[in-house]
Amino acid sequence: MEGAIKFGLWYVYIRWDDLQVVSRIRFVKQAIDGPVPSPLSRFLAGKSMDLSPLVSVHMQDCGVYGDIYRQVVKIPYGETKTYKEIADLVGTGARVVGLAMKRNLTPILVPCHRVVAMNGLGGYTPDISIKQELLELEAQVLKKMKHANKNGI
DNA sequence: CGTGGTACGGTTA
DNA sequence: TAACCGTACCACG
Repeated sequence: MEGAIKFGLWYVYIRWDDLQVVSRIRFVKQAIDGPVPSPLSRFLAGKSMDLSPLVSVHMQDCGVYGDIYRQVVKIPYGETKTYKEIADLVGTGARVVGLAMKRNLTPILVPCHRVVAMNGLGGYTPDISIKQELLELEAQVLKKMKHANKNGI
């Protein structure tokens, strides 16, 4: 199944199967007709911090890239780690982590927007502003949640 | 095959 | 500051 949903100036295209395995997520300029899993639409609307039961195809990758992706999905909502931190966990170099992020077939689900450079944001394909928007969205949601907790909800 | 290029970071001069 | 290097992988010749 496949479809797309609007997010800012872009559409988020997603293709997945009946076992909730996602084989592709991509940022596109044009709308694409079709359904989108509700965990994704809720996430992008800031109504959920959780994308389960969706699973990325990358989770079954073997080799260094698989190790990298499995570390990246562990980064908590709203937090970031540097390329080097991930590299050290896996036992490789920061540059390899950057390349793995570039080749990530399922951004958002493997939250590569939470992986930043030591001295700045790092990169993002196709547009760095998407990375900023995703991080801002997560910061906003956390902020609202804190506010709700303070009021005893 | 070799080579050059990456969404990085550390080491040197 | 700038030039180089490691690391994993791929596109290209």
